[in-house]
Amino acid sequence: MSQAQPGTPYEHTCMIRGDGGRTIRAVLDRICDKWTLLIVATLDEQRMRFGELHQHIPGISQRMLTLTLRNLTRDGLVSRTAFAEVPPRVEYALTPLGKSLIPPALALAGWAMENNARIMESRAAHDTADGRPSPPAE
Amino acid sequence: MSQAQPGTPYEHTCMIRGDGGRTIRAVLDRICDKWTLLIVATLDEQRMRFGELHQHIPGISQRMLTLTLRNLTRDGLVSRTAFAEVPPRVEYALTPLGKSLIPPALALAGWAMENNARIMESRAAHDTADGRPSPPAE
DNA sequence: CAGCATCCTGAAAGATACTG
DNA sequence: CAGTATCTTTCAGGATGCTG
Repeated sequence: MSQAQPGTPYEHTCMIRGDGGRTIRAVLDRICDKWTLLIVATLDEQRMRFGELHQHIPGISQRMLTLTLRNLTRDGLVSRTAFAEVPPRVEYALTPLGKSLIPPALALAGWAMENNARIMESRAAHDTADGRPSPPAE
Repeated sequence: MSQAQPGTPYEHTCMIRGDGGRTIRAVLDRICDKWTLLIVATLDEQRMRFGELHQHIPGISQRMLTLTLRNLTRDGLVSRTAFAEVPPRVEYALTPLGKSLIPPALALAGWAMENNARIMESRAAHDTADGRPSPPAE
């Protein structure tokens, strides 16, 4: 997708709107569930086995850990290595593809850190601005 | 959050895992719904009124446009200007805060463009790898 | 024109219990 | 240890019709 003229201020925004948003939605669908990014970030620090992940990620259920890992593996972001031992041992690690997701994810996280306060302010102001308490739409 | 030692390879990843993922989830919750990023990207190109947005964003319903815009406005990412005319006219535009979301969003979109093919490959390989057809987990 | 009010559905995800 | 198997709740989001 390089149909944007250089010099156009929005040469990049089209990357988002591009095909009606299908591409950006593809990523979002992949990383926006409740646990994926957390798992990826955790595995970025070191390869881990199932139980370790379960401990390192507070609040996740076995079920969701299983499901998310399976999808991540399927998409090639995470590698799964099962050792033929007893008791069983399975190790998960980020693949290069998985690691490549870290920088953009950090960009987002950085934005979150910097601007969350502002957003909460705006929200509070908007809500308390006399009138009714208008909690999140929908 | 600058509790990471410089030199640590993961000084940044902690930004994601940081507080148990609460911060990153805050952004995700904000931008990961089906329409937010699309609207933001569209408004980045030019301020628009309700109807225009509705046309520019294929597939969105009035309801979702209204709701998403309301949340965006509430969070201070989008400004809403109603003109006291008849027929009514309302214009939406990105605030500076809203504009600041564009770069990180682009980082993600870029990643999507670059790696989507690889992911689909991996997925296809994983699925057709003899055995059963294992569509997305869950 | 720019919305609001309702009804309805599928998919995400939590809780809980069981197994190779 | 590393998962499966069910059951249940929640709720984002679609469809449709009405209004200031």
